[in-house]
Amino acid sequence: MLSGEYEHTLDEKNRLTLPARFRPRFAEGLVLTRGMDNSLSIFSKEEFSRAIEARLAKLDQLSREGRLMHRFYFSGAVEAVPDKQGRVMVPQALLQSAEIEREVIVVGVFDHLEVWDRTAWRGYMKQVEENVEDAAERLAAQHD
Amino acid sequence: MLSGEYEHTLDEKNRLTLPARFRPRFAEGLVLTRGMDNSLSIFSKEEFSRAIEARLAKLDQLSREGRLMHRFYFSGAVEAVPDKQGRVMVPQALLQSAEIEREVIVVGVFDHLEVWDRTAWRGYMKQVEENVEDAAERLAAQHD
DNA sequence: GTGCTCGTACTCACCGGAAAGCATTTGATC
DNA sequence: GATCAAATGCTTTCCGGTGAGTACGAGCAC
Repeated sequence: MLSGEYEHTLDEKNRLTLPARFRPRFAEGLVLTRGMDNSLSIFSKEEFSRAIEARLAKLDQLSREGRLMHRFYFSGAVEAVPDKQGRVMVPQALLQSAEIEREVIVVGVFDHLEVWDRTAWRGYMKQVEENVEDAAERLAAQHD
Repeated sequence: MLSGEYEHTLDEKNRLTLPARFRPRFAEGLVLTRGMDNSLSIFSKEEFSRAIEARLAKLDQLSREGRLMHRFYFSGAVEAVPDKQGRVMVPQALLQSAEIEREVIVVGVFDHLEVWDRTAWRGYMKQVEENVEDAAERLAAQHD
């Protein structure tokens, strides 16, 4: 299970140092993709297949939205292997699409990591905290 | 079953000493998470899987609310093993989101512990005492 | 009331990881 | 082949996390 929040900074070569606790998990390689809500996502190869490829496979590429989702995820996907110091290069295009500056937050979200611009993350979490109790209430009401 | 109220203080490195009677239960490891109503929760790994992961698994991460709940719980979740003196590190981000200062109350709540800012807890308990009879009345009316 | 024991809180010292700067290698272009 | 740019690797410094030891206080027994 991936979890936690870690402040990191990109170096001037746009390299991201993975938090030390996550390195074993991604030592063999990882997939870096665009994510939702102006974030980037990091999956292991297996998790990417499971969480993204399998999910997208259910979407018909003949549909407008199916094509959209396929292009969104695959055009931005980069396979990479962290170097000996646990760093990965983040392509400029991904940084731009997530509006990420130098200061980022790396977040563990169960099956993947997310990379956020630090101020964007703070703003998002603020919203989340305002809404989470209502969301939880709705979940409780479903009781299935 | 976990119960009781214990006054504790965080040291200057933001470590929380678990009340001695709870240490055996969490000696193998625990999960510290954001909780509701400005509190923090402490689960054993198994209870966390049962209480949190299982519920979240039902939410599709393609939905806005699904992502929100995943990020809320996992970004705030830390797996930790108490040290020999029964202490665990509490990340700054969690303290901020629960608005906790140095002085806390550790509360046993059936299957987990909660950590509250001491004054916030006192205020909340006051409200609880005023409302518990009405809440009980409404629950009794549902009888399903 | 006195002394003992357990538990909490504090202090200090050490270790490891992050980040920045620098060095080296590789690859591309002319 | 030479020059430049980009990528990769190494090293040092600093800070935060971690551990151990100690002092203080409350509770209990004698």
